[in-house]
Amino acid sequence: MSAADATILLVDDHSVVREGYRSVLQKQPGLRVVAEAADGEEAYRLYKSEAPDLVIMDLTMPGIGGIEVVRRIRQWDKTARILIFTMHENAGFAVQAIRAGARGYVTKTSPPETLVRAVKDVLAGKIAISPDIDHELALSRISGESSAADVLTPREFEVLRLLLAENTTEEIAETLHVSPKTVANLHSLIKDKLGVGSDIELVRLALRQGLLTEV
Amino acid sequence: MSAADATILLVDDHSVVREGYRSVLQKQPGLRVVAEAADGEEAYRLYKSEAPDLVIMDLTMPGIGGIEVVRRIRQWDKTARILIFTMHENAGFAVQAIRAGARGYVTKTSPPETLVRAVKDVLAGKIAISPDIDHELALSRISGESSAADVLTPREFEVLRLLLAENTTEEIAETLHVSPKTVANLHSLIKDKLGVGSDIELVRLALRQGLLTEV
DNA sequence: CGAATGCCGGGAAAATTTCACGACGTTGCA
DNA sequence: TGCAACGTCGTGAAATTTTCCCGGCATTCG
Repeated sequence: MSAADATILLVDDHSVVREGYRSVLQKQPGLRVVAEAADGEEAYRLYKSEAPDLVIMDLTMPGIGGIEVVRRIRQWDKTARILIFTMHENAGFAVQAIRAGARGYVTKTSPPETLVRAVKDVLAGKIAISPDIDHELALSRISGESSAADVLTPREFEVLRLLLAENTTEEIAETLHVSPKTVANLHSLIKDKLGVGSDIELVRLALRQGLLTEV
Repeated sequence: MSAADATILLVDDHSVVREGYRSVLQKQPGLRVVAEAADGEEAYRLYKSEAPDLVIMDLTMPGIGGIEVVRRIRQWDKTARILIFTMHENAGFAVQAIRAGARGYVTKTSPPETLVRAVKDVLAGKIAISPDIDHELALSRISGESSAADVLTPREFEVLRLLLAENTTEEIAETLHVSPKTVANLHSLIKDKLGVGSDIELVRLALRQGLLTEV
């Protein structure tokens, strides 16, 4: 409990889970949990008031999602250290999180040691990724499954987003001020680029890649 | 720690989460955690060897899912008391779990008191459901969203399952030994019955209703 | 200045979705 | 028993969507 302890902000909407983090981290000397938040807004607010050395945060939360919180915090403080700790064993989420400015990504299936290791690594300035996600990323390279964010042009990506949001072709056309025909063409092109044959596969690919969070 | 303590088996694939349960439950007199499992197989095996008074279990786990574990345990021991404790704030999952034989359904967003309350209720022979799920269930009645399991005939449900499993119309036709035309007709009828206009909406409805667990 | 790429949409063929209809067997009930 | 209701399967034809090929336009880059 010395003044030199690294201060930590815990963010998770499940109180029992925060209890778990806390229990694991307490056993480590040099770490001190100074605040907890149950949603994104609160996390952002607490970051500004507490200025912790490290944020450990879940991705799926009520209100604004984890990725967005990462962005906001990093915008407020370019040096913020944020470690994502989540259930999603999903390379797509990890890529998004790191790109948004997170410094680590650890899955909840990992043993406590992995979390502790990652906390120390991030505090030491390293980027920490749990082994299962490293493996996932390797697999996704090998399997050649196209990453939507990579192979699609901005316009195509936008259409995909709107499609997944349960809009009809006509609604999307109106939103984008183009002809329904163009949307249909893009829809077809998107499926082609992503290598899926049906809309059902398209949704499932989007789920795997973390493009679809809330149902 | 008296011999009369109620014995508990914890099942969750996230070790840090188990740590959280444990921490909360330890504070309650009369409860004793006697075993922990990280997946369904292990849970079933431990239930048989330990015969705990109560199982607290997550739904999403590697290998066999929580619902299936409930079924197996209840088949082995008709009086088994199983409390589902999960992140899914989803009435569909709750209905499935209770129908499979679970005695309670509590979401992880619930405060620790709710979990403790539910544990006691289930041990007392009651059915425990957390308030948010009660509310969800009420809403689903009001909104009139059709429950796939209710409005679909067995055959239709089977086709839906196969569609969601990323089969093409032809593959399904072959599997069921009917003409592709019939599958197409059923596909159309299913969307009609469930009140969705596109396959994308169909998948999302299936997700909400817990018909699609793994991606 | 080409060449490549993204964006927009028309036209037409191909495929699918939808609707109307009939047949058959089973169930349930009066 | 009879018969009405329902689930299942399939056909055919119309309506719609998907897909493919095309051209035009703007921007970027070497």
